[in-house]
Amino acid sequence: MKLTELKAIQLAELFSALSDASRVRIISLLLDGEMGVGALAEKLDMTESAVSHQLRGLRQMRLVRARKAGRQVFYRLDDDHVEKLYRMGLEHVEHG
Amino acid sequence: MKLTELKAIQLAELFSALSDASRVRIISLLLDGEMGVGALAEKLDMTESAVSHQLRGLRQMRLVRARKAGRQVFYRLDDDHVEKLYRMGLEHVEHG
DNA sequence: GTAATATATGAACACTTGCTCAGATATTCA
DNA sequence: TGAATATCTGAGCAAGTGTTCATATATTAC
Repeated sequence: MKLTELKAIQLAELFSALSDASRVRIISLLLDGEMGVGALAEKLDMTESAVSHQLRGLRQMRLVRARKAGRQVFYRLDDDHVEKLYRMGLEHVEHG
Repeated sequence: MKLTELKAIQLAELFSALSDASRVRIISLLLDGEMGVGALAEKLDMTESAVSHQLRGLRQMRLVRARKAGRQVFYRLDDDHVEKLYRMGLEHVEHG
């Protein structure tokens, strides 16, 4: 079936959201449940600012969802599509 | 489960290969069967050089496979993982 | 109110990416 | 052989990306 230019761009944008090792590692951590920005930053050994910047991109692409609790913001995967995409990619990498 | 830094990079590289509208459109065309570089270039309204550059990246990521026939080179999707990734991405974009 | 904590944001800069252009390589045909 | 065709490749450059740093916002505790 034919792919419109708009859909092609949207698809590319979606995959772009997963096209960076930092973001992939964020997704990987969130597979185990929600996490705050600071905890993510510590696990990833990145500054909170860098993590926050990346989370923004993931949020805009609807890959993660934020929940505010006091002054903390907990992030989790938006839906199961994300996990499926991640796992399928991993299969390909691990040579499926 | 824990994701090594190497795997994170490999995953990011895989998704990077799909993170451009031109490449997504190439994949989309190849869903219907193999195609030569010239035919792809015409359908995509891109120069053959630009298409060839992109195919190189897709080849290196093992998303497409080349078959040489005379002076033509026919490309096709490497395996069904590629189509699955594409379709899953499309589902997400079309709001699944 | 002020101070401390958690996150978000904008600017700046090094690095990467995708294109064009020119030219190289490979194959077919006369 | 030489010309034509199909694809590939390297250099160059404009545009995009991910980080750091400084600062802003929001919430809690005092």
